[in-house]
Amino acid sequence: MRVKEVPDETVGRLLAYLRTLLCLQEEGVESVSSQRLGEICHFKPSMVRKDFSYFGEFGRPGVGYRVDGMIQQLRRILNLDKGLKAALVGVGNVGKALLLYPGFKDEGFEIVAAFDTDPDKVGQKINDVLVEHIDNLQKSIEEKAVRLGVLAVPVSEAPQVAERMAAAGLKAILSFAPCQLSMPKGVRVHCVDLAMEMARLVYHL
Amino acid sequence: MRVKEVPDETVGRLLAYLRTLLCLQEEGVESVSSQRLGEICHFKPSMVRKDFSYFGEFGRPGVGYRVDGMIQQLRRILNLDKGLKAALVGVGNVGKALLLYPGFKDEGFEIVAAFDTDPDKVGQKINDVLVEHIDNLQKSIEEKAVRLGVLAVPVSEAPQVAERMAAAGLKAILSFAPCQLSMPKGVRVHCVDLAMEMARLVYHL
DNA sequence: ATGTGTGAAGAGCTTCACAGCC
DNA sequence: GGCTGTGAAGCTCTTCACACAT
Repeated sequence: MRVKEVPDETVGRLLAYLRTLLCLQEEGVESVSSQRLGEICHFKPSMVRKDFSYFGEFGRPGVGYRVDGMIQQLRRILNLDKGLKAALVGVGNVGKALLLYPGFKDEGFEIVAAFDTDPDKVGQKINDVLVEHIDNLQKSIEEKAVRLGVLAVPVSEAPQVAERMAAAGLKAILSFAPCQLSMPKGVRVHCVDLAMEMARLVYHL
Repeated sequence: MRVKEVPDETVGRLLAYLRTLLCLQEEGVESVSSQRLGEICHFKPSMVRKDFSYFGEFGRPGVGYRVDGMIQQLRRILNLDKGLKAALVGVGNVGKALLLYPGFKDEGFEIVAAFDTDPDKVGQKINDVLVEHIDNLQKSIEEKAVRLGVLAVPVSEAPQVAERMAAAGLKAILSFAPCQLSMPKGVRVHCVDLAMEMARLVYHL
């Protein structure tokens, strides 16, 4: 199913739909209409239908969308059905929290490797993941065929570390360092700045 | 300066500009053009000028924007010049990471109170903040005049806890629980779902 | 010459409204 | 009756282009 023009915002909403559908599944609901799904996620029904329509025809007129089937479709569309492996660099407070965060497995990720430079941390095991020295980065991610990276080091080190991650072959990096990172072509970066999220909230009084 | 129609996206970009300007300030740069600022943030120059123009005329033709002055203006626009106080509920891994996160102070926030129900945690001091029992929530935030909340408890407890936070008088809540929260009118919620941010990245291969 | 501020044009996203199906 | 899928309308955000300021 080749896609032409899917708005970026649609991707964000698909994730919201997925989360909601998983909730409904647990409650034993078998079908939802675009109306109901939109109500829960605070989107208009027409928005829900349009979002889905970019990828195919999943609904049944008069009935709605089957919860189980839609979950499967969304997982496929979002590449969440492949059990993607991620490597974490920086085992500070944020890094530790991520290693212990239960939400990743639920959505189809797994952090399979962790790296730091601090000798006190290297060799530790957190949540079954061994912390390795960052010099092992390239070798280790090649062995484990990891393509996804999570960057959780202080800002001062972030640009160099990010470069190493890209050089090691990671194709996408989720960064918690509040700064711009320049990456070679073909490597995608998404930055989550906690202070910025807070500030966004504050703007609206 | 009353604002008519400022796109939501503009607010996000203002935060990016601020971060970049702080960087430039440290390097000793005194002025930037919309061109240069846009380059660094990966926005078009016209976008930068339009964003600023919603709030006033801050630039000097032929010269650009004064870094110091623009930082001050952005802080004012974004309500980051008031030293806003925040209360954290949920001192798990994410909560601890937030208490120890240095980025907040830099952007004008401070977590001044923390709450949990776990007797092992209540009474602890983390980064000079005393962890109190959640039953103290209302009293404590009234005393300290806190209006901003951070929710970092497991999903299963999030809806009830959020309700208590709203009832206690918090006006805005930053939630790390990956679920919808229904709030009374006048209370704003912004949800940061770490797994979702990861998934957004994955969508683009 | 360099660079801002802004109305107008352009692009992209959302909503509507209705044909068609269960 | 209820609900989906979708072209077209409506709307919002972005980019352009140029008058004007230094």
